Amino acid sequence: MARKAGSHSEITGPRVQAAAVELFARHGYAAVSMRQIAAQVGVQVGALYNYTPDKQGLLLDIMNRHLNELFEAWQAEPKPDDPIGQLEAFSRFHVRFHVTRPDTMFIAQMELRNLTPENFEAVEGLRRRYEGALEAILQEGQEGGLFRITDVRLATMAVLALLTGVANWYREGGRLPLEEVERIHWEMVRSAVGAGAS
Amino acid sequence: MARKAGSHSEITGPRVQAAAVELFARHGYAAVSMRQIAAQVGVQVGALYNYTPDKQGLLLDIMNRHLNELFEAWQAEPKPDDPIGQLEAFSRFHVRFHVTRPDTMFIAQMELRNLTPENFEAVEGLRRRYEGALEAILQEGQEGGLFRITDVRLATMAVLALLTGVANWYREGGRLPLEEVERIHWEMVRSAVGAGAS
DNA sequence: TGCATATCTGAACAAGTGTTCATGTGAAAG
DNA sequence: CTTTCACATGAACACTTGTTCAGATATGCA
Repeated sequence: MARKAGSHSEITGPRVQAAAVELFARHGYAAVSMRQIAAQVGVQVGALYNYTPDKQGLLLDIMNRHLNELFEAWQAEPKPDDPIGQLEAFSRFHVRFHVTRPDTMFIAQMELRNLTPENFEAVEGLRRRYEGALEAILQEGQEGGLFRITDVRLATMAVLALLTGVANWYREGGRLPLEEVERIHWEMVRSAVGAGAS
Repeated sequence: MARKAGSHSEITGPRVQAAAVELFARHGYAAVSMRQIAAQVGVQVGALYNYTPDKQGLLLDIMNRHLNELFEAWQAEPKPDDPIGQLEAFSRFHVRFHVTRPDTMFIAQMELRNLTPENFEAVEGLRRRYEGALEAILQEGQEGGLFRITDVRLATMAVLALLTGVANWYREGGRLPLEEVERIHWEMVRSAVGAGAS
């Protein structure tokens, strides 16, 4: 097929996405206008509609991409066989992933309620699939007597909350290096689920 | 002074606040219009301005009230002398408070970026004061050799994230009674900071 | 060179935004 | 009963919203 005539879309398309991510993350979906996005790209409003059917489409794309990348990156992650090792891998991965993508992570966390019901359903499914990966680790470790967890479901939510919280304050080049932040979070998670030192 | 002539404000005022809380929590500050709030109260838009100088004032009031009530309720809470007991008191208090006020808690967490800079400064100050209360407990327990914390600042954020997360899924009349939810969270916090069983 | 067409502009649309204010209304005070 | 004024109405203000589209532009191909 090759490139079509007069095509800029492979340049402008990503820039539209990037502008949407930055502005949605900073001001929130509802507070950002299509005109602001267009201005950030350096284009008129109408041009945006070559790259998205509507404003909602921008948000849906961002969320879908974020959650798919999250899940696929986790699947690609090298994982030990034992639940403790897996939990360490998960903890470190989750911290690292979110710290390096604060914008899309923020959007995925905050803008769920701005999705239309059917879009919400789809995105929520992706989120739960990832959550399920953690829950399975905790479940297996609990059954194998490696963890001391009172309630696996609740522990899943708590661990996720603890790990996700890091994105709210971590800044690159801050007081602590990423490796240290990873390690400390893993230590806290390990303690919280009652796993002995590795 | 007594009540003034033709006064409904002591009825309508709180209803405006309540409507704002409910709608902001459900749809987000930026997505809610003054007309929606007025409709929920059963009044015309203009009437709202008898109770707030502007839309921003509604948000500021909600946040100020939430954070002041949070801090004052914590101060009024009975607290043991030892850091471990204090951390348990804090954990249980924080869970209980947020689970019983999911709406204002949600707003206080999500809508910080919709405050004007000077309002943000004020509200952020209140938030930090509360955060400081937890940090002081962790610091004291760490210095007394009761906790095993690698980094007090990071641990403060992590504990707060873990405990605040509960409001995102807990529903009254759900699978677990509140007392159980409190207890499990306290156990996880205790483990995470390396405090022995009480 | 000129054709085809992907991409962008610029203007327009109807609807919705926060806020203001002259006017109306009804309950309490005298 | 009359006066007073807190409170509410309803319309208007200037502006912004998401979206559409006819027409201009500019790029790659023949």
